[in-house]
Amino acid sequence: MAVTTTLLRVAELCEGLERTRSRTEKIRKVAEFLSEIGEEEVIPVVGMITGKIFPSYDRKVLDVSVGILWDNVRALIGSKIAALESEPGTSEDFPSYVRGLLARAFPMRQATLTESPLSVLEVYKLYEAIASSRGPSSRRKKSAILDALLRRCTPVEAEFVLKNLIGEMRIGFTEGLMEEAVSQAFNIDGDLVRRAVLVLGDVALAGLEAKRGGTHALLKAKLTLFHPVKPMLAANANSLEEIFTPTAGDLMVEYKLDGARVQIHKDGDNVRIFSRRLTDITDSLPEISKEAIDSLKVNSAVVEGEVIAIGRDDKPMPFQHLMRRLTRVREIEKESQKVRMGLFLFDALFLDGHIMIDEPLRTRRERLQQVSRFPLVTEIVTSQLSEAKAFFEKSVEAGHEGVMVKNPNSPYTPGIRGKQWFKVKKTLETLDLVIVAAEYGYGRRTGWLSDYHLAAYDSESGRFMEVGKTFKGLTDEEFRQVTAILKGTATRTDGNVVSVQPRLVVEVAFNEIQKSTKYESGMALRFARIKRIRLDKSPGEADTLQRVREIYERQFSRKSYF
DNA sequence: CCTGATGCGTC
DNA sequence: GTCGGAC
DNA sequence: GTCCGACGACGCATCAGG
Repeated sequence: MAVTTTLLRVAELCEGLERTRSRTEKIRKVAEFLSEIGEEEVIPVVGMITGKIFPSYDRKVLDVSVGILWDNVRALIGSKIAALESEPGTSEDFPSYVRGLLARAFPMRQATLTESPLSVLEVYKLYEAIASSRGPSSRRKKSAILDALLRRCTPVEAEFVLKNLIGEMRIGFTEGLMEEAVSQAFNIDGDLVRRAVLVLGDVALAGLEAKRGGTHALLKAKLTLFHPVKPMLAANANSLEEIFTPTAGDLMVEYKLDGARVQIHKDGDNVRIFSRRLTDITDSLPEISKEAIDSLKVNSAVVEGEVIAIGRDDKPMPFQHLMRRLTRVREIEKESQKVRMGLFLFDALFLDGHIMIDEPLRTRRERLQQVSRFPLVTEIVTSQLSEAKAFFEKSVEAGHEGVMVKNPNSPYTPGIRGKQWFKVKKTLETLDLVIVAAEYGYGRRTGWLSDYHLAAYDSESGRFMEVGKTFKGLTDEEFRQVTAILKGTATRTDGNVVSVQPRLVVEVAFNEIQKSTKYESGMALRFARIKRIRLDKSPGEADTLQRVREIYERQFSRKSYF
């Protein structure tokens, strides 16, 4: 029996989820919903709830975001509302703001009065049409589709559609809980669902298989060549001490390279390379795909590794240089002369017809060593903290990020009892920087100045020069405190950006200093986060731009310029 | 043909 | 990627 | 312990518009 689910029902479900705090309760609601809808509605509904419209194996992208959407809304409402003059700004996020606008612009339009209610499938087809529209004047086409869609929406539906399109549902329900919901909806063991998601590459597809064939179908889900699998993830550790406990036994410690994770599938002369989020980047890395034909000495393989940029002096190059190659599709030959890519493997998921993911890491690694002419990531196996520490130092000396620590007995899947892989990154000195501007936050940060422009005093120009922004590191209480302080020293407001007098000093941690064209200072902090507020320090006591530059230059004692 | 704005995907 | 908060 | 949503910098591709 065919089921037709309306868009409104999903939108209302999601509103319910937003109001529900208990995860268990959220999962129950979604599970019930999934069991009621039609098979062909599973992928659309899962996508709409999680805010990831197209599954990862699907190469479609919407190429639409707030910029274009706002143009559409403006055209839709036109001159009906004076409030339109003020763009969505400081207090509300875009979708809910639009909902309010629509409700005021078209007070007569109610859910019950629409001609024919929008169905999930119908709307999903429009999303697909938006994605498949490309080339000259494609933006106009996308806008036309959007316009037609929004005109048929009630305010509630419009808000939901906009959330879908910008991919930020903010209802506290993404992939993790969706796996639970699939498990509950179709009465399938949770571990089996998680495993199927890993192998199938997406929770929506796992949900569809589950609805179609239950446990039986998911048991059949197997790693298949050229279907990328979700990579195993690592937990953060602050120190090696945390991991090397007296009972831990032998652990595998690897260099952690600052590159991009790749999964390489090979069958004879056919090679495809997938990124961490499972997009196909084969075309950007032709030298690696060619080399893999011979350097993987098996007919068929799925292996994982890290690609990094390597300088002429064989030292690793800063991450920025790798990025020049990663998504490039034009002038690859030319760029490959400038940036040499190095592939270092660390795992094997499939070799010569054999699925390896249930084998212990130790075995996978041994087999990988046997079949690969590509170098493997440098590694030791030890139970001794002191040895691990020395190895960590060696890694950092060689210009790398730190180490990965892995349980050599672990299969390739997130373990039931906690994580099997850890990353330990080197820690850098911190900088005391001055906040010179701030931006209002969204969602749970609404009403707070929560994103801070960080600057260092430049003695040459006599000005504070920005070297990055951060929104990380403060507790809710501290956000309130800092918001109050900054409001007190505000000098002017420009859109969402509030300039303040350069008074408040914060201690900032970061992982690297990058060369920047965006900032006049020419430098930007990577992964900046606030360690603490330094009310005890005056701006005069903060670090200078000259010191920032010193640290930037020092990075190249271990890394390569060219 | 060039430039700037926008969106995406890597970390 | 990193962080704090909520479960 | 786990999940989620706050948002960072960068470089590339693509499109709009001159």
